[in-house]
Amino acid sequence: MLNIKLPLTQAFVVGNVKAIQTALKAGADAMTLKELSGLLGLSQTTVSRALNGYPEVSEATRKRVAAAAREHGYAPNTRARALATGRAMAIGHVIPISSKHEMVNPVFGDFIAGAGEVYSRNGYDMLLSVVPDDDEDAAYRSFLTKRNVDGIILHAPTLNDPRIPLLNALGLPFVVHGRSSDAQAPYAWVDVNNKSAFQRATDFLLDLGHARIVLVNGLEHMDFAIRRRAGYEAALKARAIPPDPALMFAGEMTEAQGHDLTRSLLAGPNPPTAFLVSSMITAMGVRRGIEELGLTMSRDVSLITHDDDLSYFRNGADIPVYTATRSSVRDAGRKAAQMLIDIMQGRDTAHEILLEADLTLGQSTGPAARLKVETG
Amino acid sequence: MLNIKLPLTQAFVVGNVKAIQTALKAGADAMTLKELSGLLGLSQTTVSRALNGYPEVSEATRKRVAAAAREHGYAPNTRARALATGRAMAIGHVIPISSKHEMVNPVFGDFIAGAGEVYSRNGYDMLLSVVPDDDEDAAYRSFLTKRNVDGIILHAPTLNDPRIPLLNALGLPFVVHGRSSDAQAPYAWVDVNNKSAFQRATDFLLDLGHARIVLVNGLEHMDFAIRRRAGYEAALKARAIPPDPALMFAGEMTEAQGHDLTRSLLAGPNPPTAFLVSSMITAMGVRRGIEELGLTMSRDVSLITHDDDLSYFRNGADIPVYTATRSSVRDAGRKAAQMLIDIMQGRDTAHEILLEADLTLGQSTGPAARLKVETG
DNA sequence: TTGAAAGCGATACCAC
DNA sequence: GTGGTATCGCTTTCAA
Repeated sequence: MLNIKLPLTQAFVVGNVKAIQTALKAGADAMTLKELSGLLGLSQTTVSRALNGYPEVSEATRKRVAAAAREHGYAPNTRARALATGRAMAIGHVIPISSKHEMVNPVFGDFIAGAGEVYSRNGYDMLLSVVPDDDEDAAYRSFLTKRNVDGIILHAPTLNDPRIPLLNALGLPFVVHGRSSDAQAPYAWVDVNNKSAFQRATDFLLDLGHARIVLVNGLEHMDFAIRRRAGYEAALKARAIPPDPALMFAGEMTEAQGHDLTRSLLAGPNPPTAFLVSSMITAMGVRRGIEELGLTMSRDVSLITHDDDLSYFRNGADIPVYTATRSSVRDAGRKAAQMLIDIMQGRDTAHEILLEADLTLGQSTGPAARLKVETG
Repeated sequence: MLNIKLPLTQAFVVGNVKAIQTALKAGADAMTLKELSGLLGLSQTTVSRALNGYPEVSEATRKRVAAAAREHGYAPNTRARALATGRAMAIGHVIPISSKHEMVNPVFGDFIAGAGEVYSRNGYDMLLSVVPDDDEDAAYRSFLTKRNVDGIILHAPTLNDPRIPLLNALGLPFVVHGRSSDAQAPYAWVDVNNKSAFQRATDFLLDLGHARIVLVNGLEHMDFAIRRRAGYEAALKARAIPPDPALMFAGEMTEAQGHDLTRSLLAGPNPPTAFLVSSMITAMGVRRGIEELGLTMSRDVSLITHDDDLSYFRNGADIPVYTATRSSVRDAGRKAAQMLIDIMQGRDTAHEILLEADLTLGQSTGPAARLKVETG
């Protein structure tokens, strides 16, 4: 059990770590272009050109240079290169975190993973700024003035998000993860189809015979929340069911809120039989509320969650879980990153990508039984 | 409901966005030191010194310079500064993601959030590399040779992690998030006390009368998994209960694994009455398995989860949830970041921080009832 | 207290 | 095909 393989070291040795180590132990810093060219008896110009694949270098020299670079573990200094080229070869992400509850939306991890994949394939670094949502301007200002990124991915857009005209005016290329309704100017975005996802989910619950379906949504200045509510309402309207304000909630997406809401709704008169929840975290609270009342998930109450194209809930044998899978968030990250790179490099590409959620529908035990809940 | 405030724009205006916009619209790039000094009729040297708080600048000049900088939205170019000083003012995080299951451990978000907080307070940028775990060497190599970070936070250490001697040899300052048992040389780390957390959790379940407690652990080349198992075993040993290998599992921490394991264990002979789970994600699968069998959480089966100092499960009225809270992950991030900065800046600080998990014990309904499960 | 000038490590223009 | 050199924007000696 403790017989661990050490692939990392091996990989390094296969690479050029020994050379780097030797150099560092010799007290020297990492090798510079000047040193390398000195060693080769060539000019910096030629070495640089050889390494960067310029055509006017003879094949012989190129080979010689490449070999020497590998041997000595040479890699160009990013800072110097950035200064010389004017491109930072880095992309900034601003991750807003709520200052009200200490929590980071777990989907960011997946989105970032997808984006990171594309970045590293294209030689870009990823610069992260995690900032309290009441201090977000500082992060943008910093990116703008310090000029250490070539582009930005904008997360968690609100309705008519003020950052969009701002970034437009500043001329910093950006792609929005999500959309911003009522925006005045065009902008590039990658989004999942929140409306259709919630419409389908609501339809699904209605098909199962649910009549009183709770919508537990995010705060409605967030764009996604608006769209999700629209989907929910559209499904009801299609069956001529008037939306009941008593069943629609918008708030911070915390576990506690989901829990408290669920307990109070299930304990009240005319309890709902299903919950449609915007956030995985909130859904966990809903689930806990259901459990605490001694009810059985999917027999007594149904729960559907959808978290920005994410869920940890998988489709079970008889659990009506309906949700998108996490892999599609990662895909959104990849798509957004590629779009931004294309824009920055002046390629002509689609500036709008609407992803349908990668949905999974479970089999259900059927309509929820009428609940009888003892309060307390 | 649609009456949205626009604090961001305002904040920007309060800052110096207008100046930046004006400058950019004029076709100019962001202001440089040279331009600013030209405007002021001062040398670059003086302006630089004034801005960087050198003592030999007269108070009058300093004020004048500061005002002009603010007015014109000047901020030093990070790349140039990095090149000149030799410090990148950036810290790298390598986030390994499993190539087997498409999933990012959600705790990273919180750790990153805590670290990011400290970085921005200290003027550091955060550079993220999300890399498949079978290709991690590339990320380190890149950091090392490109020299675009001054230090590294090492995540997810294994037993006797080969990256530790490597980074030591390379002389790049680093702090490990977690520990690496059997490491040959000292290293700086911030870790939660996984052993005591799992020992306490097991104790708690034993106190409730549980005899057959399943341990659902992560892969045991990960250091944390070893320590968690040690805690579990220590609690059993203290009551002279021999650990039952049939109840101990180590594997990829996926939802599906938790689910499948739970279903097969609960359907088998002599089913367990409690689960102690190393990962929130896996715990969700366990929960689903329990639900699918029509069992009621905490009455029929108890579940305790602990995910690297994190849980979304909160302490409920009668649910035996025992776990650390998410805020402590964030705190670990803060502590690790501060430690690294201190090390990089040559301050003398503790190089080892062991955090006790911020645990919450719930009230329980008591010992789990003996289960009768219909297979299928 | 201020300024001139030499780097930092690359790229890229212009000769040869 | 190859090399010299200005340049990117800043910090930092060294002089004044």
